[in-house]
Amino acid sequence: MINSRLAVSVHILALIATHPDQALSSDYIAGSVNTNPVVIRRLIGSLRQAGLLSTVAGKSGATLTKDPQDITLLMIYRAVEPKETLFSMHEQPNPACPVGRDIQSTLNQSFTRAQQALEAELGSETLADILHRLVPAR
Amino acid sequence: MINSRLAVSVHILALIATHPDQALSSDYIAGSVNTNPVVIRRLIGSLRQAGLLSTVAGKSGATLTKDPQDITLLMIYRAVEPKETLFSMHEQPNPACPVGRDIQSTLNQSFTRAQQALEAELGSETLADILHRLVPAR
DNA sequence: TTACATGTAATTATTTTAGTTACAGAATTT
DNA sequence: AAATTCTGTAACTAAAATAATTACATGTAA
Repeated sequence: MINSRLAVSVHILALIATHPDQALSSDYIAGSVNTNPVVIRRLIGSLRQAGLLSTVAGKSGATLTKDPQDITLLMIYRAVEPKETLFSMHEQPNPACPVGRDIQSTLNQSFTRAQQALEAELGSETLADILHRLVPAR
Repeated sequence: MINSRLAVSVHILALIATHPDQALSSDYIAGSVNTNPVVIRRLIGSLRQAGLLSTVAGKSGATLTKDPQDITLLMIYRAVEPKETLFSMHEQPNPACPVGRDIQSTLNQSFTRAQQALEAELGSETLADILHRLVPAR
């Protein structure tokens, strides 16, 4: 199961996008997400590093640096997910066994394709789509 | 990151498929995978429950109950992955916040689509495909 | 300067995953 | 039939990943 960082990050970005004129503090956001403010600050740090938003140290509030329709779920996912590969594999299968010798490269092809399918889907949806579904009256 | 149970399970099934006339013990398979035999027996238990292979208690060896071209990676994945949803979400977002109130159902739609894309890809590849790539001379 | 924020390191707690021990019971061997 | 070897499974331990928390240096602003 994939961690909840994408979910929380979308939540954060949706809050920022729907409150363009308010400076939301990490405490406030944490209250909506229902977690610790530090968790929020860390994710915001990753989102900033990825160029999705900007902040001023010591000052509450964050600003999106792109239009919601230009921020895909894939960008968000990549911003907060350090691992490149989606599927784990067992380490050091027995090289003396014909199956063990080649299983990793073989699986790697399948896993890469599956991951690409997932990422293509995430890449086709934007924060704007989320906002539209979140707030129908818009 | 997704656990390595699919990887190990494909390894197990590939071993069984490539040794149709040999009764492979969990000890032998564990030697090729490089893990503990109990890990293998547990996965084989799940694969049996899913109807992908059959075994006889106390007797070494397992037999595939379907042709490799009729066993998809999705079947294997579902056999050994108890969780239905791929992405986790944060629990109990604040219902007093308009974003918190609707974020789960909104994300659920996106996550479901992404998961379906992944599963469609896993469903399009079979154990036979794996075997062909594993043992080119076949 | 006081109050309140962020950014981040360090620590702790929780959950998930994998590995191990232990053993009852089935199958096989001698 | 006794000894051996294996599976199936529960129980436990270890390791890794994830999330939560504490602590505090530093920036902002009234």
